[in-house]
Amino acid sequence: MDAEAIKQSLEGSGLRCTPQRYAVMAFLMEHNRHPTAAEIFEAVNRADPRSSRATTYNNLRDLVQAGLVREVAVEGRAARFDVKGMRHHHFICDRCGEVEDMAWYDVPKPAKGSLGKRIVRECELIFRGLCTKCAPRRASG
Amino acid sequence: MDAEAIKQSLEGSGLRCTPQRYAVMAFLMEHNRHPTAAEIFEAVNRADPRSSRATTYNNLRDLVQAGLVREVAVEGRAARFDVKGMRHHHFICDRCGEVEDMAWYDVPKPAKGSLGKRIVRECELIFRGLCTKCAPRRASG
DNA sequence: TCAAGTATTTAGATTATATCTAATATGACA
DNA sequence: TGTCATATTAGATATAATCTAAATACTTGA
Repeated sequence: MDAEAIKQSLEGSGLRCTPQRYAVMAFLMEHNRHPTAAEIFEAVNRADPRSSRATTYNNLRDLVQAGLVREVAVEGRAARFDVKGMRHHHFICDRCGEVEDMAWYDVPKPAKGSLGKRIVRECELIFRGLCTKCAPRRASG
Repeated sequence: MDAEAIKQSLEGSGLRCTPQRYAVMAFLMEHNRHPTAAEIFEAVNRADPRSSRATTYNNLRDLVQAGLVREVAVEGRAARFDVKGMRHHHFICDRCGEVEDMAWYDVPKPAKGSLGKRIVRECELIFRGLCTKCAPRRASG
């Protein structure tokens, strides 16, 4: 599909467009479910070329570092991965652990504890960055 | 300190107030850092009575199920645990993985990508509950 | 084209995190 | 006290992720 676009975005981030890395990226874009590393590893190995588990993890780490992919931690389950496209929120199912995207503009109008057919138990803002201990000091210190 | 309060809240949730379970709860309340299961295991074992790793995990699971404690998943690191007191948000440090509480009323006024001395890289709303597949169908089905 | 350097991949070992098992202990209460 | 459900335990096991060191594949410069 947008093979060239994938190549562009990889190389634009200083990553070679290797077959294995391309396969990870393509799989994530094609299925915008939120697969685990293990699912991605399996999927890319159903097609050629084969990729080892280490490579799958390496590539996911590289893609996350490059800002092309987001890792979503889920309690008690394997992390899930998500191409970073439009800004969006996440919905995580208590029972199956599935992670769903929720459009940014859909979020402000939740009605009575539900969003569509979902049942929302809790909702939490998570900030990520550097804590006061880790943030670089200003020149005054 | 509020030994009686801890006992009350455990028993109010149908959990026996065993020494091991009490120790987990007391540790979480005393240090409102957000320790990992391993840290809690170590800490409660520095004091008597000794508790096994399985018990620590069992108790944490029970406390989470009872709604007394919250589990916070962190990418690439062990989960962290938090007594559920006042409603609050979380800040997760990219570098050290530390989880900090952020008062509910402090959040609406972030200034220029920072909250206090923290450096905020991203912020995301996470909804948890049952997805459309897992939510029970209405009687019409 | 080749040589040399860098990035990437690989299988399998290893680590880290969490859960399971089955035996034992504890507490509630009839 | 006896009985039964709940809780604890050590150690084995499962699961998730990373590391290692060697091989391979690119890239660059001549």
